[in-house]
Amino acid sequence: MKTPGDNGIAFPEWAYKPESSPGSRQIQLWHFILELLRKEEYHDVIAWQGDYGEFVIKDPDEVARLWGARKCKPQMNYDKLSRALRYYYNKRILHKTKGKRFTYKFNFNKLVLVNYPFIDMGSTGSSVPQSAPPVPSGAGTHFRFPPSTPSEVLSPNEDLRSPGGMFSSVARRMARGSVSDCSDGTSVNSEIEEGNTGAGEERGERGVSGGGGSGGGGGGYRSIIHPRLSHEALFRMYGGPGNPAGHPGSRGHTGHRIHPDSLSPFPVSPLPGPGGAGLLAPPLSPALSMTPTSHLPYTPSPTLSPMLGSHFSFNPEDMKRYLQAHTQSVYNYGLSPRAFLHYPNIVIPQPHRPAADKAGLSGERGAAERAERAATAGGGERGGERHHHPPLAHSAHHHPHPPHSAHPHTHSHPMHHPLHLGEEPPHMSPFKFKLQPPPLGRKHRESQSQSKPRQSSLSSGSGSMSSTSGLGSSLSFGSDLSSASGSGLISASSSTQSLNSAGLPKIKVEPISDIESEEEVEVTDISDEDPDERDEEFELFSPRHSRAPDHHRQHHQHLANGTAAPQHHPHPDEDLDEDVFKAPAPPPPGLMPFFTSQHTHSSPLHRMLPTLKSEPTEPGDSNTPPPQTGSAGASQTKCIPLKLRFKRRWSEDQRMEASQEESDDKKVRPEEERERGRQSNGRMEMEEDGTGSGEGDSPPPLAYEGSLATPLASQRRVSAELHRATAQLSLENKDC
DNA sequence: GGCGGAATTT
DNA sequence: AAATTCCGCC
Repeated sequence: MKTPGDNGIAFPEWAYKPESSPGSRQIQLWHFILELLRKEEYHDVIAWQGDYGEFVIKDPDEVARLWGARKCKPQMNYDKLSRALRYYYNKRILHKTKGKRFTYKFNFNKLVLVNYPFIDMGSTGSSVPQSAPPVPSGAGTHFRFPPSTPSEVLSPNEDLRSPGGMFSSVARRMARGSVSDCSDGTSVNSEIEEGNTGAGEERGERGVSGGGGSGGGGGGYRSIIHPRLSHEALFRMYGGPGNPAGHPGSRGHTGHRIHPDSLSPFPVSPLPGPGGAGLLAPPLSPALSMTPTSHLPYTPSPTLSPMLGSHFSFNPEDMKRYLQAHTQSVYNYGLSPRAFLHYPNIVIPQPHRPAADKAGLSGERGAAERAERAATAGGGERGGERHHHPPLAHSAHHHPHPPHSAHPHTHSHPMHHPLHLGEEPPHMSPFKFKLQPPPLGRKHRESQSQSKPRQSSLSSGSGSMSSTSGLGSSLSFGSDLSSASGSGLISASSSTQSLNSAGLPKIKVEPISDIESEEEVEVTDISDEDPDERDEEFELFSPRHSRAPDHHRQHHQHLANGTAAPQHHPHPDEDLDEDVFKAPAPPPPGLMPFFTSQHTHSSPLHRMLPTLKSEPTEPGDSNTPPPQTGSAGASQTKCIPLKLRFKRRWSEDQRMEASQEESDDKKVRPEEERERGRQSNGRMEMEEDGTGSGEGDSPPPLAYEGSLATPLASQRRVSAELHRATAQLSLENKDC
């Protein structure tokens, strides 16, 4: 058995959720897309290309046809399919890569959220992976998000036609089912058959279980990778200790099959990890970081395993790792310069972007492959040869030049610092990312076309603020939160510092990057999109503030603040807001990943967050109770009637919440409202409950925090905090 | 090509 | 809810 997971990122099944669509008919388009992406056979039709998570539909008609086959919708065409894809924009599952035809990009965050609704479970000490699921149910297969090179994945033999790979079983299963199912349809069948549709999907069949021994039929699926394997996979994914290089041996010969270009957008990891990243032969998936660096010490926790069916347990740690990996990748490849505004001394990595994507694609290989495939399939290709889109074909190789090469800096990557720590003991220095408020989404865009009821009516400010931030948007990746939390060290620091009331030191290390821009960076025209999508992809990471230059956002923010809190002095309320949006406070010396070097905060930084009390400030007193801002602040407000103060605060909170949710996309879910109502209490993190549960659109990122933070705990803390605040206020008011 | 509204289907 | 189908617009 070759490890199926070997190289790629083993994207946990969740990404795939096959179970959810047993019949295959229910499969969702994005799942289907991922499925195709991971199969080598379809690389001429659709393949990863470009930045992480970005893929190109090389043969739209074919993809549509396949999709139609799967869904038994013979009439399917690219136009329709693309409409469906466009629906994902609002859901943030996908977005369009502007300027590139047929090119879309997955939003990793979203996927994660979607699939890890329960993140909050991390709350528990998590340190211990409770989850370890034993086993396998047939359900899972491995899924790699961005697949590593196919060749790697599949055994040489198999790879051609039967994706024996991990995924295959599922895929097969699904495919089979779907295809067969279609028969029920009336004429449908005929059409499909005609198209060879079935063939397409079934192509893989032949290998069937044979492949990797997965044999075990259902049980055999790699679904459960056994722990060890999975770990390996993960390592790989994270560039773990293992040699990332992957097994050269396994693949290699299938020269023709290798698609240098499509699969590896990133040739080599830009960052030479300890492991000699450079060697990282197989490009990891674009979606996740491929950086081989050691930074992610992946502690193998069995937890990743998916449970059967829709259930799977998830360990926060794993999630953390994923995110980290992702983050890393972001840093490595896609960061927008803006991300670094906060950190002057950090060098901004140049995003690596193959200059000519479009131009470069060449189709020769594709053609060959296609032919091959056709043959295999039994060729019923309808229409003899379907038109290819020559231009789209792959290009030669991207030249990967490591982004960093350009900037050889000592303090290279921000991410690195923290990560590098030698071995990366499982507990790395904790640093937290602040979640960014959800993007406004297209709202803005729409504004142009027509007024959106919602938004327009609202104060502009509120909209922007919204986001998630709310409470706890920040998520701390600290090493194990679990441990941390246990110790009380990090505690979730939910957004509000206030939580600390408990006396926990709050750590604010937050290397924040705004990745959002990643997209922008890569995409040619940022300008128009900026507002909307920027955060989309990684809302998590981007602090809105950072972009000073970004008038747009700032403006909104500003308004928001203004609206909400007219006064500027550090007010508890503001804190919250600020907290969310403010630039990251300088991390405590020990923690700061980025700043390790010299300066901690440089002027710009300060400028941005002048009032923030957030300054974590002195380690010693880190627990500044947020509620009552220092004495100074207190003095000002001191005499405000408790009631009023309280009220104000409360309202603020609510407002925030509301705005947060609202920020989400326009039409996006009404349900949110419901939730909102539900959570009337102040600042709890939304995600903790369930928002996340589905794919809500609610800002995904939130969820993480919850998970990390331990929702309950945080709630409790909040509660405590409120009480405390109240008490405090009472005292203060005595004077009055 | 791409977008997104609207109505309809699953 | 997630498409599918249509369709006008840019």
